[in-house]
Amino acid sequence: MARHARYDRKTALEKAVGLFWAKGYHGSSMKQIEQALDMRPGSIYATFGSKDGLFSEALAAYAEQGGRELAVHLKGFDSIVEGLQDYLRGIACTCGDKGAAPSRACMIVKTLLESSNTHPALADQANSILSAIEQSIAGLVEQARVNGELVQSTDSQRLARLLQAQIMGLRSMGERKLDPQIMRDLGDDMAAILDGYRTQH
Amino acid sequence: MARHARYDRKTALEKAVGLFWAKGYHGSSMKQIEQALDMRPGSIYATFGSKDGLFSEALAAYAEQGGRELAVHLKGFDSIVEGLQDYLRGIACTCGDKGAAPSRACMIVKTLLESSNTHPALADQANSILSAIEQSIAGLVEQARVNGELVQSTDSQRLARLLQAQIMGLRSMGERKLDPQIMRDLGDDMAAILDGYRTQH
DNA sequence: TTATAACTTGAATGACCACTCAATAACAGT
DNA sequence: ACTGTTATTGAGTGGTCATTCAAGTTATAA
Repeated sequence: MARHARYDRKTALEKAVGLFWAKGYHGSSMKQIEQALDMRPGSIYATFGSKDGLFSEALAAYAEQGGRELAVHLKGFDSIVEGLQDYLRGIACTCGDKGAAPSRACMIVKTLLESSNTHPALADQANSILSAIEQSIAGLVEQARVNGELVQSTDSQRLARLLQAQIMGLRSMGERKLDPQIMRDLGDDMAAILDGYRTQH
Repeated sequence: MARHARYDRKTALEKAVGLFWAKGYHGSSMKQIEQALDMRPGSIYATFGSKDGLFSEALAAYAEQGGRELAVHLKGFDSIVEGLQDYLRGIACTCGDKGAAPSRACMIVKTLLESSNTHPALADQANSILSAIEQSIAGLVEQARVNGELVQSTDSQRLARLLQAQIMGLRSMGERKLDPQIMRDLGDDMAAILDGYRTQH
């Protein structure tokens, strides 16, 4: 009946994530978006509706990818706590690594800080995603508690928020481009915080 | 010889801090700046040179103010460690409070995340300020170690970075606008991290 | 009072912003 | 080959961006 779409939505979104993650919403112009996606304005607007729409979809794609990575990471560990500790150390390594990701800081946090007083809709979306992540970490922590890895009196939600704050802080520190060894030490220190909540010392 | 300046530089900078802290560099237009400072473009450019120049001075003013607040806060404590712990709890309360500051997150971190891939000069400035803060915290931690508040083997620089990351994470979490009690708990949990480095348990 | 220097004003500037749409191109079904 | 449908193109839209500067205003010095 008609012509094929030359562009794959998923591929285009990945490229959009790359640009938005690096430069943020206000820092990415349509000109740059056109170049990054190799699409002309008409196609972009036909596919994603608006710059807002594209950013929103990109942020959702980023969050989904991040969630998948955490899940995959934890698959490799018998102990949930050790998995989380290694996750923190892994972030510290990634943040120490040069020129890998578009940015070392978390795109969700960057979006939250950028948009909280300029773009409520984006801030709401970032907040929702952060709540979902908090919940999923809380689920893991609760499971670890039930498993006996953590002291019985542990408040899972509360520990989850402490961990989420660690990740935010760690990745924001990453943006400072400190020496990789320093980032590794920081990751270790954050992982060690969890030891204080474990049953066996 | 000539006319007085109608505008006080310091006052204007305070107003600029209010706007830039809330909306960031890209999110603040010259129109909004004119309104916030109650100055016309000519006066702004005569006084601060450019939007960049104004932002840079505002960021420096913000950092100086923040440094002063930390120093004043610690004056009220005999124990440096307890002073730092209370500082964390205080941030948590401020972040839980409604409609106080222009933003709950730290302007320096906001600037770093916003500008690291769009405005290298601003990113450099933010990095310098963060290094200076790290150093000043390290000095406090070292003093606490020498005082015998912290275990002798404590790496002051390293603990300083862990604390800085806590502040970053805490204030970023503040931007989520969670329940004040939740923020207080988070502040307590972060303060408790320091207990692990203390001499007396 | 007058001359002069310092400061303020705001309309004007060209560049760039997100976005639109008529024209064109590429397919599928007949 | 022809037709109908859908995708792509890119010059063009009005608006906003940071910035400039000639003209106007206000103070001080002579």
